[in-house]
Amino acid sequence: MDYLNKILPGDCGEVLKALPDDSIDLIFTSPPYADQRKNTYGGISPDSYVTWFLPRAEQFRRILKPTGTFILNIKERVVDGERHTYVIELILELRRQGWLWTEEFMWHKKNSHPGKWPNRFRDNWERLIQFNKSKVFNMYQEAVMVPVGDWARDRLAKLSQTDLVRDESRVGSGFGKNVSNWVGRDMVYPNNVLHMATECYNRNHSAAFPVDLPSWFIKLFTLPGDVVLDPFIGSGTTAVAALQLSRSFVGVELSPENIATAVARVSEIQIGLPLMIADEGVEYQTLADI
Amino acid sequence: MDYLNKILPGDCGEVLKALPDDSIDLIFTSPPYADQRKNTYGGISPDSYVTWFLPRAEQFRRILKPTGTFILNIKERVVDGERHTYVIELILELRRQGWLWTEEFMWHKKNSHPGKWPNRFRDNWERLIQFNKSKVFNMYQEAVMVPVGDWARDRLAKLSQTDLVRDESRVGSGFGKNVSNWVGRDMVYPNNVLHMATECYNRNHSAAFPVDLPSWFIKLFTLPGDVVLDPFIGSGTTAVAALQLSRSFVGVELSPENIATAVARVSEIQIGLPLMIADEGVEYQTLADI
DNA sequence: GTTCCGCATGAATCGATAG
DNA sequence: ACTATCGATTCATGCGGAA
Repeated sequence: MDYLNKILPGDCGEVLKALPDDSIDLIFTSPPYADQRKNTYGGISPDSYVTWFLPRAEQFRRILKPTGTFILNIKERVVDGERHTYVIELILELRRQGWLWTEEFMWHKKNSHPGKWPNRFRDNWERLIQFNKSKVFNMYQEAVMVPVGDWARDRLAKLSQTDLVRDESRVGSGFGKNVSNWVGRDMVYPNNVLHMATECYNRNHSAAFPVDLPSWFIKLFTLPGDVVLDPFIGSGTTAVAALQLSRSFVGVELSPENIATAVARVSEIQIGLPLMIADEGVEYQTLADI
Repeated sequence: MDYLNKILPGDCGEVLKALPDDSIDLIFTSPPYADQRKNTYGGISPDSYVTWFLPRAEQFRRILKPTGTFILNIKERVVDGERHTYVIELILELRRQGWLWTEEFMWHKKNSHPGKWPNRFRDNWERLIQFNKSKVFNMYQEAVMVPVGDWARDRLAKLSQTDLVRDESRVGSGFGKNVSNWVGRDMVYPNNVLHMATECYNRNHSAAFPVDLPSWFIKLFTLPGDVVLDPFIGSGTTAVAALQLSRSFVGVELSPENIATAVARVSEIQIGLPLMIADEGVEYQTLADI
């Protein structure tokens, strides 16, 4: 169990070979999108993305518990005026690899990149694709229930003032009708659309996704003490989420800069616990190496 | 032009053969999702959905203008615990047919049907997939601008020194800003996430979308006087949207019940204009038949 | 303490221009 | 012709210092 709560340096396709079968409860990751993080991972071209991803996914599948879940945060980029097909091809290939495509959650990003183009609007959503090894998997729906009191307020707040103005006409009718269904209940279940802003503020680190994103899935698919893996952990957001929720994490990261950032962030939480980074530049072939 | 502003009875795969090439400005449709409208279209099984759809899409492509757009509202159903792959396979096949997959908008349904399952939450979103014949197509972005968010009122009240000039990003993202550009602006461009409630009233049509949905795309991709086609027009929502916006429509529908509903709805708007329904049960082979 | 408000930042994309 | 680089465009958030 020495790989727990560590950031393992290296490429997850190799590093994860050292982990035992059926040992991970949840894989949550946001891999480098094609050609998007060029300095790291050598900038995978959209056309070779699926080929690049598949052997790594094979390791994911080996080490995930049969009751575990794999959440993939990804979005296709525009290539030559079209949405590239690497994401949907990846879904098909992962199914061929044996994964079940259980669900696709939607992350509505309230603050996307600005920009204006003649043929498209700004992209305000990303995919959170759920894969499983078997049809029966752990899911703790109560853990992400929303107080009904908060629900209406939260829902209105999450959509932001602008969104409400933008479809004023609809808010009254449809919304009010639905609310009556929930009278007398304290908590309601959420749905498959998540409204969260990206983190882009003044800090020394910049995370691609907010900590609330992995937190939500960690609560939904794991219990305290379970193990969460992020094979492309970047600045460590998934590790922060796991520790805050009393889960263990395993992180893998290639870029030394990202490793440094991740360790720094994790250390703020894990004061007094053993050092969480393995040595840099080491190739891990067996558990004993870690 | 006798096919304008009519509901043409029959299967669009056949009916549309009577329409001339390059004659439609926008195709907006919500086809029967696999097995979802069993009484109509004989309930297409998920596995044969792509095969069923492709010859119809070939007609769509023939009659769409080179500058036109095809918006497909669809969502994969759950089959045997998994999201079925017919939608993503359809995207790949349509590209093979020559379509460009320009964009995927997301419809966030604010009041989806209640329900609870052990392995998934309620489905609150659908795809609105944009296809084009060529990279250059008509898009009238100003027609769908929305009020600027509240942030601007406070933000732009008092400009700092850096706000008055172009401020280059420090991190080399290539992204700079000139905040003073925004002074006096009260409308901004929207993004690719649409927040709209589903229709709640009791219509026979099972896949009911709000009239705001086609309206948004009609405003975005057509001008007054242009022609909007819905090859699976159902209860006529797309026709209502087109007429309200002074566009012409062409509707095709197989179910007599739906045709009756659509004609009734359209008639409420089109008082005093020629009857909009062609005879039922007639096979249309040429324009003269219509 | 709480609220206010300035401000840097972000998985972007297109078209023109240069090699 | 085909690829690489560069400038232009633009929205919403939450930190952090000030009031």
